[in-house]
Amino acid sequence: MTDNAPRKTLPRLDESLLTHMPPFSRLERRQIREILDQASSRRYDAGVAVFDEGAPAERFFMLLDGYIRVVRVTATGEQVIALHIPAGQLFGIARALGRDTYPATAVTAAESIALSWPMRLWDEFVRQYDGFATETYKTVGQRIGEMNTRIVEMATQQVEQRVANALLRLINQTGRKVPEGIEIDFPITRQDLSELTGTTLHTVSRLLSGWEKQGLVKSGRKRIVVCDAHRLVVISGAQLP
DNA sequence: ACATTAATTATGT
DNA sequence: ACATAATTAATGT
Repeated sequence: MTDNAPRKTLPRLDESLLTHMPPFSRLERRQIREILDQASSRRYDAGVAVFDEGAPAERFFMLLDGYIRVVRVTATGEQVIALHIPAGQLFGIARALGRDTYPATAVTAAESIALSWPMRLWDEFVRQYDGFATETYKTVGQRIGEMNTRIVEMATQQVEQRVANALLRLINQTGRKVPEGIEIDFPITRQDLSELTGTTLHTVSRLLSGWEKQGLVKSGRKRIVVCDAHRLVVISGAQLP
């Protein structure tokens, strides 16, 4: 149930929105102005699809606030979470991958705000904005790298190490400091974690309960705090040569 | 070593 | 009060 209601840009977007985002950080003020004038801004509730896998890639997006979950669905209907995207990154950039349809579904993991532009502007951006191409390909490379290591993990490690690794990545990318440790900055269920690690929510629940008793993590409904990242690293099977 | 099934309890609107 | 999340035990491959 995607909401496709047409959305006009109500307030003038402030230039400071983009000046510190890597793909735009090298640009002049007037260039940022140009870019913003062509953008639409939109707010999304948590858990809604921004676009769907296989749909024609009509727009590309910059996440201003919130988190995006990149999700694929298998032939049997099970969801697989590929990765999470934090604010400040581009997404839905099918064009950068030489595609004209979106390769995966993008779901908001929390309430989010994103700018978007028609995909026809992609080549123009790449051509005339200094640093845009290099910066975006850098993040594309990082994402491919992450998925790559996850594939290796799936094939080599067992479940306990995989969820440990998933947790470590999550607190690295989207961690927020709280008194008890580092909390994952968006609501995340055991189901979500299981879809990230290729296991069941039951196994994840058991693992988290066990770790909680050892004071390693602290978790509640839809929230997980990592207290001792060190011991998690040990469990994750950090390569000792 | 892990999934599946099922039954039970907790938690948020 | 109701739906959604989480836990826990038992059984299966």
